[in-house]
Amino acid sequence: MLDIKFIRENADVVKAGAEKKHIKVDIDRLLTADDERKQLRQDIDAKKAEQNRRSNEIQRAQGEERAKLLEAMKQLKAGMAETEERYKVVMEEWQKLMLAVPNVPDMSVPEGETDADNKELKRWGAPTAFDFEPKGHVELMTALDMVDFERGIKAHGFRGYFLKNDGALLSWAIWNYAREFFLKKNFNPFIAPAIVNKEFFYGTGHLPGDAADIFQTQDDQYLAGTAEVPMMAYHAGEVLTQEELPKRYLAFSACFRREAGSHGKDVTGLIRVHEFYKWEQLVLCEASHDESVKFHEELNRNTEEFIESLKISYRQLEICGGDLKAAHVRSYDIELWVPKEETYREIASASYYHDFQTRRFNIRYKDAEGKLRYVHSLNATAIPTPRILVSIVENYQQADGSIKVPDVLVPYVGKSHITKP
RNA sequence: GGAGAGGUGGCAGAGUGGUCGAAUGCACCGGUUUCGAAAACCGGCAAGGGCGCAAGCUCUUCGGGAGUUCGAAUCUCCCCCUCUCCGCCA
Repeated sequence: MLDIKFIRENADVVKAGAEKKHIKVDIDRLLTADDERKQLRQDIDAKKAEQNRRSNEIQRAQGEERAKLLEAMKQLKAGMAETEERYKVVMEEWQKLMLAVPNVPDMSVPEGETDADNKELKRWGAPTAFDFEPKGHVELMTALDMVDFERGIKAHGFRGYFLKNDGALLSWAIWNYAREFFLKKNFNPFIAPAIVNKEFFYGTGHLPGDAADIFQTQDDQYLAGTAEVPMMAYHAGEVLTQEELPKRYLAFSACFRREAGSHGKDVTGLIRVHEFYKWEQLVLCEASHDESVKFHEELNRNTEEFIESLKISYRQLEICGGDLKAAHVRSYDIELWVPKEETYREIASASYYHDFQTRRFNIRYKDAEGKLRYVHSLNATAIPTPRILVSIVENYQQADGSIKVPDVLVPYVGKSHITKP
């Protein structure tokens, strides 16, 4: 949510931003609705003031005078009802339009329409070289009895999976290693709920846009596809002190995604599943663009360092306008090398929002002057499982079909190679 | 699932139809005192919107929504949430 005042004063900037994101929103219509809203509000306020004034008179009046005042009041109120009805209608449209206005992308965000236009900022390491034909993770992991897709589909349905044996152990090893690695970066650890009240999905910007991609319960709660949702809800409606900022949270949660609209994509394997787990980095900081930028770089760098420690080649992408989510100011993706597909696949994403989210969540702090301001929010993937397993097993596969355990994970897995049981 | 209690400012907590946006305490800010600090004392202190250069005026908000009333934190109805006890349960 942008500030309506900001939209009024910077309509051109907001329009250009929406255009860059290829999002259609009628700013002119919003401004007209806002004019109308203000006019009606003033009208109602004036009448209300009159009503309040007369009400006080009635209190003191006696007998005939009182009866006269009551009669006059009836007429005043009749005149108000119509205006209030109209105000309601206008407000409804106003709110709908306000929710549709995307955040303004940073100047540095490149133009582009789809993810194909994302700009590569850097590449680390080289794709793993094999002196044999590398296998895909489905084949590898199935052969090593680390995963069971058939029974996963039997139990869960499409995109179902069981991680088992070394597949389960490897997942736990990654979680434990990630926990230790990221907590050295000065975060407060959290385990966050995945079932979250519907209203908070509007706050993160997942609703109303992505409704089809979210599982929901019969109690009007939704299953979060990322801990970003519960973690933002954590401080919703609160007033923080400047001293307690920045808040640095490392949250672990189950994540649920319906993947509606991607039915044809990645139909097998662990790349795209309905249910997964993720360590997520979150920051709430004071309302300063420089702070946001600083933390954005830092959170992204944390993930890069983690992946570098696993010694798997990655590349960093700058998300282009057309691929940038409505709520984002700027976003980086990190993609990991997947040998079987001979390409880099997304593993993590780091974004900042300025006060776009916190305005909706109503998370504020008192600044040095005692003024209430909306905090800035950021979030970034630390590491998701099981998707990360894809790159680990494929990059570390050996000619004999076994998998070498990355050095940093050996203490957590308890062995250096995963072989046939 | 059953029964009961309750949701009020940053926090705690009074207020049950009329200058109540709301007593009081804590926290916070300013001042007096002090070498400085603490304590004490004095004063200030809800948020959001509109009009205005400003001073100021004004509207809204006491969990959410609807209603009764000239007037609602206060009465009625619906919903949500929290707590306690009982039941069930990993």
